[in-house]
Amino acid sequence: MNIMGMPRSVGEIYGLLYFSEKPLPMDAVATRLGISIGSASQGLKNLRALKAVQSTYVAGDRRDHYIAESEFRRLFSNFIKDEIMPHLESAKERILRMEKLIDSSDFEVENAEFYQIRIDKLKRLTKASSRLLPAMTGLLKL
Amino acid sequence: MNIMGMPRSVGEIYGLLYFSEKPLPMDAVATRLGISIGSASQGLKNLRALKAVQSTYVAGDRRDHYIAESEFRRLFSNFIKDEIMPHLESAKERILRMEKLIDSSDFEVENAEFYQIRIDKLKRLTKASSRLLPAMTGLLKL
DNA sequence: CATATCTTTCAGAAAAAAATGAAATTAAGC
DNA sequence: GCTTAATTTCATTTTTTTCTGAAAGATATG
Repeated sequence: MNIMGMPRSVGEIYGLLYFSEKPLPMDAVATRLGISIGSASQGLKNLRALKAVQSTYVAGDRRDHYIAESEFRRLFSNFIKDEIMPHLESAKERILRMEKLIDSSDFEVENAEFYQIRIDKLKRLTKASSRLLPAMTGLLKL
Repeated sequence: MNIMGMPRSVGEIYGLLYFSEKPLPMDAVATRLGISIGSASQGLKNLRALKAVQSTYVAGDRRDHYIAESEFRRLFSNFIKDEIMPHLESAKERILRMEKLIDSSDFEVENAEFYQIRIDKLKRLTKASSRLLPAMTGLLKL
């Protein structure tokens, strides 16, 4: 969760649900972890957005009950698709803009060759990452 | 840098050095980025610890001059070795402690089978990660 | 060895992130 | 349709992180 940029409390919620055999309602999460229901609501919202948690229906109870996604492979593949890949795509655009800028004759760029070498490295990095990251989850046979 | 848990200013320092043809002394970094020399010192210290930056000798100048490690592959492999693997190892220990705890007859653990299943998943995850992560940098042909 | 320059450290200030709690919103059950 | 429980939202407070600036600590040079 740390690597995914989530605060400690979100990790704790996930941990609690991961080790809970039955689905837990929000207030149980808040009570058990000693956090406010506002926090629990926010945290669960984040976890839902990552698809790290899912709400289920429990007969005879109005409250939403949550269970953790326990397949780590699915967690990672969602995270890579939703959080990493968009960053990579926007990085690619920014790199192209840099390249255009040093090529343009609007300014006389001093060390154009040096910058081009560095930009090329960045391009190779983003390219390799776009290939490798989605493939990674396939390798993760647990 | 974000993924590596570094503050924005550290990313900026790295970025500045990455795109600098000649090595820069600390005060140039601070001036150029508009940060205090205290910040620059701290940031460079962090970057040195990650081996993302290296100080070089420049003739006729007392000051340390810094250059960025521009081989991303090396950056990642250092990061995985120094920052990720130790976490993984300590995670393994904690998981083993959990397992001992539910096995021990000191307490009667209610859902021992369920916990064991979850623990096994964690064990497989840490195992696969220890194999995969160091291998990853090998795949990263840039 | 003394001085001047450069660097680190660290207490306090500033900024950023997270948590709270209460009001607003939603929706279920009668 | 009304009531009430559950949930979300959001302004405020609290906590954590980062930055600053000055003092202490190095280190090169004459």
